Amino acid sequence: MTDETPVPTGPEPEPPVPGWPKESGERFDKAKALAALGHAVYPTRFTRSHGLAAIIKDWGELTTEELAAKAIDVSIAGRVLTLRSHGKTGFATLTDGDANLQVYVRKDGVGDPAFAVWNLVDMADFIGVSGRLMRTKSGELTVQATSLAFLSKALLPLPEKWHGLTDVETRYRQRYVDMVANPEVRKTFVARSKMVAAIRRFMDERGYIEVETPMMHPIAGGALARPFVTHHNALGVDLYLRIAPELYLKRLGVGGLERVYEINRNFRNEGLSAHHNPEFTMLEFYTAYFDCRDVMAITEELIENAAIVATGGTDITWGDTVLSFKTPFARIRMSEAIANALSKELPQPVTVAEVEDTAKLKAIVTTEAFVAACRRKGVPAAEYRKLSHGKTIESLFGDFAEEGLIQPTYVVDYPVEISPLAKRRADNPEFADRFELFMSGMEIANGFSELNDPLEQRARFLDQIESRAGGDDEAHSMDEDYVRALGHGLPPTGGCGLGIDRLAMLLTNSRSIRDVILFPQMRPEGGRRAE
RNA sequence: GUGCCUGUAGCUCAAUGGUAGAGCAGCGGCCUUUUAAGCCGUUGGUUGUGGGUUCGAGCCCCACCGGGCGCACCA
Repeated sequence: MTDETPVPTGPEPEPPVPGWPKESGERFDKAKALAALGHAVYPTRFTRSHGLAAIIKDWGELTTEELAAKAIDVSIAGRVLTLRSHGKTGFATLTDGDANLQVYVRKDGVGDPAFAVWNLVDMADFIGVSGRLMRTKSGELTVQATSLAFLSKALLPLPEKWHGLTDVETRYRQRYVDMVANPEVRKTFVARSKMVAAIRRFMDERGYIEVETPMMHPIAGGALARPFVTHHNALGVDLYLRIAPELYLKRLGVGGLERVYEINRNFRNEGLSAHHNPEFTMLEFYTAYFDCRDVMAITEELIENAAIVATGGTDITWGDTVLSFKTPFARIRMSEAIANALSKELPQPVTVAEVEDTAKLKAIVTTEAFVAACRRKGVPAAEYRKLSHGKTIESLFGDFAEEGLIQPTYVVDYPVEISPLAKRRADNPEFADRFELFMSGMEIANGFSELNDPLEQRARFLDQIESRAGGDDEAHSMDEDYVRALGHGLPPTGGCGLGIDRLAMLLTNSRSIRDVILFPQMRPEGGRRAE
């Protein structure tokens, strides 16, 4: 400070909540001034005549003269996005989420008491305006206010209007701010909702009934994944958040529900990435008397339909490329996808027969050329020496083939070893009658002819338990009740699980799963709790 | 869990190891058709946290707390 006389100022406004920015103090003072004028700062209701989108749709094309002649009176409400004050007049742009509309307030139009309220309005506040539709000199459709209602105070300021909110951490943690500051975020979640609604409609129309099965499981089954553990006090037992609803949905098949689906959350205790959130939404559906191929047919039809509803077509923009969701999707055997991918990496072409032969495949993964290929990919080649044939195929597919499946592609014929709940192929018992659907290198769906032989299922569980004993903590546990259910007879059934979040990513051109989950998992603010 | 990057005003961003700044927002003033309103004036900082090096740290070093991307695990 210099030794000049300081400008006298009033008492500094105090933020109403410790830690809030100084501006919240200014806004709180205005709220108090509003109350002093006899207005509720948080009134209960306001009657709108129209939504903003409806006004623009019905009258947005009318000329200045037509609007004047028709004398259309409306009552609108919304959040103040921008504010331009001119002394005895002012303009504000309101938004109601669907659309924006300008309002024009004149002191001689609303009267002195209402204009005093106007002078206490900040950006981000909610107001209601009644008045007549007009067009300004510059041609913008505007409501010229005859009355003004204060509807809700925003004590905190929104991000500035030019750059909006870009800090990704704040965007995910404070999604409410993100959605106001970045309108396209709202569009993404509206599109996701349309997609899910389209899927429900699709299933309902085909005679499927929607069911809800337990989220807390005594045994975490139906997928190969690590679960979250929780505890029930009264029962005195640990429970697992479900990793998949599969085994419960198939119990319903035993009970006589021939077509069921569930759209709900699964929880897997694994790392986070652009493609993984610990809780994620899956569609699972089961159809009596369907096999794997029937399930593939209905799955691609469902996805094509969802794309049309959510985006208007089957050509989906995905970054620099266009994905075609037009059915039928490409199909490739898993061994063939591996043979193709390996042939590009190795000096000698690899055949499907070689991939499917235990000894020959083992020989390939121990060659110098293969080790070199692994090094190029950053994959530990030594791991391959320890793997069984089925696990080798699984790893080769993941390491070499998967990333190349950009257009929607069904991969079929999975090793039985990695498919403990799927039926064997009748013509080749080494392989399960199973498919997975890949798009843009991501797994989107997984389905198969359900294993319904209780004794083979029990044997498969026992194999899994052996793997678990061998250190595979994602292997399946024994579920005796599920075996008992199968013991009562499950009709031939085809099932499918489809990742809703990932499909939403593709249909909204979102690079990260966090952009299609409203509140993605983050570390708690303030850091990890002390142990 | 690991490698690289990153954290500065409410928001978006500057600042060779040498006085922490700008735009918007805010506050005061003028303004009855503006629209990134304008013009004049002006407040605002524990530079994520804690240590260290240095005459001097937003900048260099260490640890920690968050976040992003890649890898691992997985869908």
